[in-house]
Amino acid sequence: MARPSDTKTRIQAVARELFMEQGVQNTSLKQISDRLGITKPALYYHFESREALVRSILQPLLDDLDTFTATLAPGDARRLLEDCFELMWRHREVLVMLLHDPGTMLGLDLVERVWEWRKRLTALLLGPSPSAAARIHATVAIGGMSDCVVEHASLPFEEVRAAAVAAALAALQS
Amino acid sequence: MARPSDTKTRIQAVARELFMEQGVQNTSLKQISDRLGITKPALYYHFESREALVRSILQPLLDDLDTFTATLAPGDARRLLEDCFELMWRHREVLVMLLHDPGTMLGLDLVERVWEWRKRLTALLLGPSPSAAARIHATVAIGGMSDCVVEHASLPFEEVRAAAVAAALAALQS
DNA sequence: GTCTATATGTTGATAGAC
DNA sequence: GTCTATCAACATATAGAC
Repeated sequence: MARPSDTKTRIQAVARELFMEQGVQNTSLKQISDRLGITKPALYYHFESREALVRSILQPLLDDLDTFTATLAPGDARRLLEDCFELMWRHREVLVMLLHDPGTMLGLDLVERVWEWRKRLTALLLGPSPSAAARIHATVAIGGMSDCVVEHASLPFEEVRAAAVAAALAALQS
Repeated sequence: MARPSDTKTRIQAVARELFMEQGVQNTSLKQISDRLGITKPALYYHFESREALVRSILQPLLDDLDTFTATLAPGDARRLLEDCFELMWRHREVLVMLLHDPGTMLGLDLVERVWEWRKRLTALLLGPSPSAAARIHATVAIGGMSDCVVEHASLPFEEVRAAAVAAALAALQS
């Protein structure tokens, strides 16, 4: 009652682990229940379906992405890239999952939302009708930062953000 | 005889298509045989197993990666990044597949080879004991270029290379 | 080279006892 | 809340006819 957690939360924790290790599509409910020491039907008591379990893990990113896209406002490039980095850092575990198999994004409307997010971010960074070269620079900047979030996840947040944003800014303005 | 191609090559072509569309793990032999208008057992006449088919498609990248790693030599950063970009561009179809589900890399020694490749490239770019910031800059540079290869695959090679290498170089030296 | 038919295992999901 | 037992649908793979 006071604690909505217990088995349900532990299921999500173990699912996150396995999804990060081997991808979402590649993880079966049996693997999850085995690692937890329970059986498959017990999972179905807590989640209506496999998709519901996956969705419950992805939901925080979906919500955050919507909020971010809605409140995106013009500003200098450094500030935009910093905000972008912070969003990705917050959800770096889920981003590892999704980066590792985007097949999961189909069926959810995640593809559209991510595309909308990057479209608006790029527009604010580059202006209305950017050249092909400018769009490529933006890809290096944003794509490079997202790699940092995954590759240097064990370093302190401040340190990674400072260096990643500086490099992204340089790429953008080259 | 003169033509080692025919069904075997067509199988590989269709498999590449489907692997790129929906990922490797997520594609069944039935889907491949259906799209080709043959039956599943016919596939087994040409390939010993599902894994043999997958491996035959990944092999060119594996070989190229080994050659590249072995012949890596010191040079200026621009030249190293250009060579790196060209390797990724050559294999961009396979890279899309692998980026989309790295689960495929397990079992093959692809993970080790890619890691070795990036390690040696980073060492040549940054020197023997780079700072954390420098390694983050290199991640933005290399990771950003690999995103370009996937995201701007429909633009002309020269155009993408010029802009991507320029941005990567700026990120590296920021 | 390609087929039909089948063996064998795994998946997501459900029924019903405790 | 968790179990045993089971389902239908799908996977990879093989045997053997043509």
